[in-house]
Amino acid sequence: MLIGQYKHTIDNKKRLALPAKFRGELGAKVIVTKGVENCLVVYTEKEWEVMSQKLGNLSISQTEARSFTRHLLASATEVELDKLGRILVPDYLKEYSGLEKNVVICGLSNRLEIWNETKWENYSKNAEKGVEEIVSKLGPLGI
Amino acid sequence: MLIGQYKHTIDNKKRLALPAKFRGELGAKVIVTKGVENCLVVYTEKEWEVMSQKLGNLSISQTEARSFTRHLLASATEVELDKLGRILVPDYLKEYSGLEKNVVICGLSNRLEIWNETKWENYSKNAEKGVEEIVSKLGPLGI
DNA sequence: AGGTGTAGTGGAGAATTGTGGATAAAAGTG
DNA sequence: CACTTTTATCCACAATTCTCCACTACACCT
Repeated sequence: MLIGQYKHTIDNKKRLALPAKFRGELGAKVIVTKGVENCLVVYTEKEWEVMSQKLGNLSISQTEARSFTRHLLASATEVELDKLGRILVPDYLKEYSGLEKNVVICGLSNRLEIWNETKWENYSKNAEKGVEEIVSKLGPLGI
Repeated sequence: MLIGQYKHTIDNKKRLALPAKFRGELGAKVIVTKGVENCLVVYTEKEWEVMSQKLGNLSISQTEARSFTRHLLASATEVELDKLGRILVPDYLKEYSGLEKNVVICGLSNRLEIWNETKWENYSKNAEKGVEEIVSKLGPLGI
């Protein structure tokens, strides 16, 4: 189960260490692509299969679906983890997501997300407000 | 059945001993995440399964649902109990809940809650006042 | 009351993780 | 073809984390 959040840094060679806790599940090779809200998404090879299957099933006649698929597929890249569990973040992904030295890596059960640290802080601060609201409607975590 | 409240301390290595009474039910691994009113919540693996299942059913295409699941999953963390039944509280959770040295652990039947001691005192003091009111509302429900 | 056992707290050494740098290979350029 | 620049692999350090063990206090039992 990929959950939790970790603060890591991208060094000046664009290398980013993935949290050690996740490495077992991730395997030696992962797929990195653009996500929503300007973050990056990391899938295991297996999860990527599932995702791309689903994308393939979207009706390509719909312009929206098409642009979404293009967004994900065209910007996806396979990256190998080096011996120390680091990945290399390509320039175009780094640029897209505005990643600087400090990033946050979030486990989201079937995937990881990589955020610029300050962006994540802003986002989660806002999200927190909404969550309290939703939770209070759903009942204290009984959902 | 997880009931009762206990005062424990977090040492300077962020370790927190869970009450011995609960250990049998909790197992060797638990999930800790953010709760309402700035407390932390501890689930057994089993209870967490149920939770995350429900979360998985939410559509990720909707912004609200997305931010909700992201918030809950990213804030959660799997932690193993050490040989003495202690868990490690990650920085971001410690910060969120304002936990200092002294904390209160409450059993809430299917989950635990962890509170900053003084926050708990204030909260339960206020809650006490409201109890009479609530009870009178529950009366007609046969409770 | 005294002894025994369990629970909670604290600390020290060992192992792992994250980060940075150095060296070797590859690719692009004049 | 030589040279520069980029990319990849390898190694080393430092800091954090983990594991194990010791101590104290309270509670229970005889």
